[in-house]
Amino acid sequence: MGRRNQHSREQQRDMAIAAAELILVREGFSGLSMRKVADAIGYTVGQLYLIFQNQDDLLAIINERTTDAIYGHLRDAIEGARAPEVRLRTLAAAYIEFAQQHSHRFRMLFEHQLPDDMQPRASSDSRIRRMFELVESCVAPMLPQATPAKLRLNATTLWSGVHGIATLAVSGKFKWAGDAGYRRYSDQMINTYLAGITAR
Amino acid sequence: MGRRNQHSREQQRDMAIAAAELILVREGFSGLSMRKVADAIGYTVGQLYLIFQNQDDLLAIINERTTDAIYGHLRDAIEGARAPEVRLRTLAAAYIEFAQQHSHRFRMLFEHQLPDDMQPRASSDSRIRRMFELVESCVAPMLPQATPAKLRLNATTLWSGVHGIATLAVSGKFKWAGDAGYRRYSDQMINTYLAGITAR
DNA sequence: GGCGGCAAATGTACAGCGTTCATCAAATCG
DNA sequence: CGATTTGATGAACGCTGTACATTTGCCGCC
Repeated sequence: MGRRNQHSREQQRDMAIAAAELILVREGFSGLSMRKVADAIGYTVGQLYLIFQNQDDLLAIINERTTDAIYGHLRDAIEGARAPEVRLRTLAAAYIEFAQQHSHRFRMLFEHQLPDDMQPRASSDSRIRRMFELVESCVAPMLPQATPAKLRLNATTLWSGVHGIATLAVSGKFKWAGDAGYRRYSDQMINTYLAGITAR
Repeated sequence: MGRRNQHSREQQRDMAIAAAELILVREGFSGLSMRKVADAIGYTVGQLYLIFQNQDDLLAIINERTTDAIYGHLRDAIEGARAPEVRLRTLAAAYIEFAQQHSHRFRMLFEHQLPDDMQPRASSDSRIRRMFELVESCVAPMLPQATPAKLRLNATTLWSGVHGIATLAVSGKFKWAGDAGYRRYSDQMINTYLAGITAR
């Protein structure tokens, strides 16, 4: 059949993204294919290529949404906390919690790489910046009289550490914590690092 | 043709592994296929399945070798260093250096996951343990009178942090450091974390 | 020495993948 | 109503992992 106009192009886009995210959650990165997405929304594969440039394009869009989801999750988590140390511990715990609860989305965010001949989407950089600025804003009260460069260095380093815990928690390579005892490690990271900062 | 006996099964295995690692280094995880490996060693695809259980089996073997390579690289790096802090900084820098110089191998080590119905190879756990024990042995002098549990907690947390930096350095998602300035972050991580430890 | 049997290696086949494109059907315009 | 544009399709190409029937070579036995 030709045009049915049952769904606008925008609607098709939204449907495809939603379907793709569902498949991603259920079957993981490697189980997500263009054909499955097309089937799920009742269109053919070819149509997907009139909506998205290619598969990498679709994956990049999903990754942007994951970044937003993480940001929202972090913002919500620290809403109630006032004390800087508590805010940071909460922030770290929320990040790791997200990684565990949405492991497939989290993994794809960091495992998928655009081919060299494809430039990243316009807004993707600023979204990541925004997340790091959230961290900086929580670290800032701990370093009242630090230069912006020092603040940046500390926030980036500390958050890389938290990210490392999240990564290992989700990689499945290490069963060190056995169960969901990652909170111990994130607390240990935050507490010790902050102690190291204030001990100067 | 049937048997040529030109290469023993062991030889074929070694050739296949070497060829696969070469392809991995050159083309990355997604560019590594059984057919390319078979072509590279002058055999057919079917023959590979008489040597390896399946592709996951081959990838798991390569990942074991990568783990060994990391361990060797770390051991060599700290050979000259005596002071605990220096040893730890060197260790961290060596880890990140490996990740950058062998990014494809490093990435596959953490991105590849065995399917649920496949049990991990016997020795894979102990190899990872060995690497963490190396870290513990460097942290130990900093915590003379800590319980083994405390020591373990600190070594794991600290190393997760270093791993996070390596992961981000290789992910290509963040160009924060721009060039190869990751040493700043690993030094910052080690220095601050150690300062936090001794400040108790 | 010829021959049967065994083992090694091959080639083919299948289902699924990303991607492209000629083709067709439906809606809009003259 | 007929022509044109446009939405959507389905087939095709080359690639992937994996399985398996088939063929090829070697070794021991009569």
